[in-house]
Amino acid sequence: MPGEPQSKYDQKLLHVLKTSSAIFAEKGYHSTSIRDISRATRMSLSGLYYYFKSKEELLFLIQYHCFSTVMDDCRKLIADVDDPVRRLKLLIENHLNYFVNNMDEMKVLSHEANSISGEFFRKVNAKKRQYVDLVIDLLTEIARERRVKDVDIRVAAFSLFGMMNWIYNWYNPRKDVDVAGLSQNITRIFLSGFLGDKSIEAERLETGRESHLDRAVSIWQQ
Amino acid sequence: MPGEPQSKYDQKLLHVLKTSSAIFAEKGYHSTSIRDISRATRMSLSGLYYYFKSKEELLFLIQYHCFSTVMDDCRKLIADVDDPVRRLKLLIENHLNYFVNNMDEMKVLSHEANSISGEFFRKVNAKKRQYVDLVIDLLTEIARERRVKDVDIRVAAFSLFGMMNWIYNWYNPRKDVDVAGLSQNITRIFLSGFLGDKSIEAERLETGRESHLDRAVSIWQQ
DNA sequence: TCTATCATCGAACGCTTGTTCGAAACCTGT
DNA sequence: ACAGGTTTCGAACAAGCGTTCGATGATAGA
Repeated sequence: MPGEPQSKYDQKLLHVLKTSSAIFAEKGYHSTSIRDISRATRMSLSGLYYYFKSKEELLFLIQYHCFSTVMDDCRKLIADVDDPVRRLKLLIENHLNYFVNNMDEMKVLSHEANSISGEFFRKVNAKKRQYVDLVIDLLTEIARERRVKDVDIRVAAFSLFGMMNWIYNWYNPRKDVDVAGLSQNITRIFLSGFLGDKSIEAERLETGRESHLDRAVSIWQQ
Repeated sequence: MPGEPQSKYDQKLLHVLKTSSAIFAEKGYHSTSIRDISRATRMSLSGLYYYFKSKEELLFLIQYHCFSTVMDDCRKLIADVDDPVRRLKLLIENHLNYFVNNMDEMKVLSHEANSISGEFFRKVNAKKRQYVDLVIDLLTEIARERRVKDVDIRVAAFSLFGMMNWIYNWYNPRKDVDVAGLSQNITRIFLSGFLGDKSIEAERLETGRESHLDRAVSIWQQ
């Protein structure tokens, strides 16, 4: 969907999307008013509605466009790679690279996932499911190939997404390691964690005393 | 702070907090009106304001109370354990156990972190920083003890938080593995990932070609 | 230059929101 | 049965919200 030189209309729409993303990322979708966006884009309230039919559609446009780009880039990147481990590494690299370079949009994608509903929600979720399934398939293949045992694939997949998508909560490009380092660290932690170090496996069960598990039932449980 | 039999007032306050948490978790803080809470608790609008001074204070009370409990439980659990690896395992176990048993509150804690401001924000963040520092200290100690190299401690720490805190986005107690299994999986992935499997380390650098890193710069970057 | 389409705007509407206030109702110890 | 504090409530307010509408300006092909 993305690409091509773009008309005047497309350019301005993208400008609106980018500006809105920045405000959504900072204040959150629901705390951002169309008037905030109007002020930032220097357009009138009604002028904005020429580019989207509702505030929710604006959020959808941001999310859908953002997600499409990540997935298209990813597909291109792994197209002619066979080794599933390498495919996964490239996926992680691409995801984090895009995340860091488009922090606002990705934050909006990650954090406002439940702020859309109806048909909008369905469309974004369809894309999301494709992406999740891609990772699950990769992990399944890797697990078979390398004889990984005792790991729930679904837990592993979402652990990886957790590691990657959480970064908008803490990552500071000026203080922290750069994108390459970030990819390297996360890939190393997840991948050698998933494949498993046998020396760790040995001591894993020592801690499994069930007694702790019921300790932390809190005041909330009345 | 938690504990003790509690007065009538305290009980009702907790009931208000718990009910509000459930609605916040489902619809989000900003999309929830005091009228929603009024309906769910069967109290009047003004009746609610006897228990909190503002909507934001209500959110603060939920977050602060929730966080205090997690940390207190954690402290008790690791109080008389020396081995830093075991301390970390217990921390993970406690965190996930509490998360799964109090999904609503923990979702509100994780997802609405930026919905409070001012003094409220400062107070919650002070607690948060204590908790983060605890994990960072543990990881530092483990890294020294086991001679872990080439891992950024900050990245590792927040990767772990990402894995743990992301679960509200996908975990379904009825479909997925139970809490014990969840802890086991996440502990295994993170810990053996952090400690590192040397056989993985060998092939790590193969993928590091920089050429990919600039590929995914998207349309957003105009 | 005329015209049709594209792009923008000011002003307003109807609705929901968080919060307040003074008065009632309830409870408890005397 | 009374008094005092605790708890609850109905009704209202002001402010902000997303959205619409008809009209205006800009642009470009005939």
